[in-house]
Amino acid sequence: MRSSHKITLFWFREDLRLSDNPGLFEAAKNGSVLPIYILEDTPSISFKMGSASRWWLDHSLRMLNKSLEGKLNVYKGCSKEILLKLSQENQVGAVYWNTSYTPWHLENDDEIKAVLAKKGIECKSFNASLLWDPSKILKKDGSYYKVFTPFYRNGCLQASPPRTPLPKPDRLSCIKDEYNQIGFSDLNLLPDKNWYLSLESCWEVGEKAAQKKRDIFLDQHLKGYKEGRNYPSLSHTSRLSPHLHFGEISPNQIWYAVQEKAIIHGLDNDMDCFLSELGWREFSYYLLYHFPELPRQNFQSKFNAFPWEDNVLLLKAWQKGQTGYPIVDAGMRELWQTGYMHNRVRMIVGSFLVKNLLLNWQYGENWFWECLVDADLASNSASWQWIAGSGADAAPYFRVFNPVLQGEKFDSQGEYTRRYIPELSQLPNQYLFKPWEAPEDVLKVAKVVLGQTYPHPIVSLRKSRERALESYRRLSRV
DNA sequence: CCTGGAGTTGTCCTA
DNA sequence: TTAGGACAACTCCAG
Repeated sequence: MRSSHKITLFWFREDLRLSDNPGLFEAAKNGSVLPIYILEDTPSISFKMGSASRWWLDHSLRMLNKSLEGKLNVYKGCSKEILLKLSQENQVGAVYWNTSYTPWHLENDDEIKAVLAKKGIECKSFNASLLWDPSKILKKDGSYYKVFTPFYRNGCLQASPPRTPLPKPDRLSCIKDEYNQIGFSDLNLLPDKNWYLSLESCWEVGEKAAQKKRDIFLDQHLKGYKEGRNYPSLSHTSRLSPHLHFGEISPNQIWYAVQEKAIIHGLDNDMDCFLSELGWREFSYYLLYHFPELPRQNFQSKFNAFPWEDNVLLLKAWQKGQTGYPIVDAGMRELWQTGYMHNRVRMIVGSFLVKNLLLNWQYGENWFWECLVDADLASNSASWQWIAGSGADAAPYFRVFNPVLQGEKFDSQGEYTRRYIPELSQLPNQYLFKPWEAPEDVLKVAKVVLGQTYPHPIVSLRKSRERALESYRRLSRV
């Protein structure tokens, strides 16, 4: 029998939800639960969270606290020390949490387990964030997959299916720690400047909002997803990524809901396409798990010799959305204003930074890390390496996105571009993606003065493309 | 060990 | 106007 006077400490991490939360579910079975969150701001233990993510976290913790009827306890500092201290002061018999599959968290978890075990405290960790455990999906020879399609088809889909979602714990009696916990505002998650106010109007944060968003997506936007997801002016993408990152919803809660919907409505193609995007999320975590240096080291080491440019002015122009290429600038401004960027546009701005500006993908990775509400170490680094060509199963080097063609193809009516580049809103579609080609009188009528109201292109597409191809060619000859 | 097919998202040129 | 091949060659993966 479990000892009834001992309490179970549940440590929330990237799993800020009550439903389908395996660790919390088990903790609740034991009796009283001390629910806690620890903000570890020390750069040594992890990448310090970017500003947009911190804004999201602030809101997410407050929402979680509401669901817990005000019983969430928050702390700041070293998780090992805090867990130890709390355990000793509170008659804690067990500590449960859900695993965060990032390298230093995994390492840190092992240390914590060892320290707590010495004190006679039971530790248990659960998988709440991935459909498949990265350590379990391997090739027949025991090594890990490096190509997405076989990983997904032969690895994941052939393995036993993901856990079906759990309900909320039906009885959850939580304890408030009156001595050590600090207030939510003491976490200092919000910056001094008010730039984040524009995020407030874009997002609803928290578990309920995540489920609502999933259901609306399934009802209204899954049909046509496969094709529609390419068009940034449409709402055919789910925008669930920040909710997934913070664990306000689990991939399992999406995986099974999508299938249920698609089977009823015969949306096989849209379903497969959407599920494979969850597969890409798995693949990113998988790569990070097996190659922990992914955020900082080229997956393909031959890229260590790549002749990157080092031009701060070009980088700044890209960050501010002042490159003179409207679809690129629209994307970068969407990022700044909303903490998000449509996937198609992420590829376009990524290709532009890495190939046309010839700037190291890590500049892009860092900027996205700072600005995205869905910033995720695994997805972010895997995706940047993919677009740069240095990653696993990466884009071939000769694939250079042309921002003019991409704009014309995927935002043909200019709805998206005009939304974020109001100074070009009067320009007709024909010239919207190449204002430098517009005749004088057209520019005049549209009230566009290149170099004043909107920049000239900062690089020549043709020349920069040639230069990139040459550098990549040289690399592949080595 | 060998073999052959395959590999998220594109662009450009040519016929 | 449009469709098809070139862009390069490598590594991965399964049989």
